[in-house]
Amino acid sequence: MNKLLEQDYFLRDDVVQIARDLIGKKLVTEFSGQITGGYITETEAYAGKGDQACHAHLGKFTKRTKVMYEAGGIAYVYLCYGIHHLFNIITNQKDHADAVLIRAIEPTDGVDLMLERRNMEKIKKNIAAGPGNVSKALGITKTQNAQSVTADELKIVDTGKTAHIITSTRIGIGYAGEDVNLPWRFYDKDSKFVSKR
DNA sequence: TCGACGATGACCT
DNA sequence: GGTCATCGTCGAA
Repeated sequence: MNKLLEQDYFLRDDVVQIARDLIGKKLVTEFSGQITGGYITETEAYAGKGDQACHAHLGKFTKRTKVMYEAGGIAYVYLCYGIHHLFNIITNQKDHADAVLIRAIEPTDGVDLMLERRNMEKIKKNIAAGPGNVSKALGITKTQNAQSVTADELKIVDTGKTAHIITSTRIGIGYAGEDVNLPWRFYDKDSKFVSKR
């Protein structure tokens, strides 16, 4: 089974459920015919206006966050620490500003190109572990911000693969008050290609 | 305009 | 465990 996820999949209203369900799906990028991709092994859910960890908390609307308020099924890419591009998928209907952060993948397609992008000799478990590394390995930059994740350069594919999913708290959101404790991080227990901590 | 800082990662001891 | 690179964004002035 090899099924391209359509926009309907991302328009559903439970971002936590979507984040969990994306574990084991395949994320694929294609630039100038060059394909790279792999199984999603780690995600986090960010639940719009009510979530203190979310950039759209309390409806915050800026030049950067405006893309979050679009209807689900598009990418939200932003620069963190001036160095790392973090890749999110917007979910839910327009104006909800929910998002799923992709934190790690297990490479399957275009491994040589990913090695080149990461300046690595051979494949290691951290080749695409951690959100900054995912974007670097897949060649994702701010150019992909607001772009569809159901066509052209960005696609998510359901291959029928199942995963043993572990739930934990989100990473790097110390500013989020009590919401740091929400169990909104998911990862595949059986994969080595996840970020640590 | 200006200054502070971040949903990180690599390299150091 | 600690340091630091590096710059766009945002809120204050």
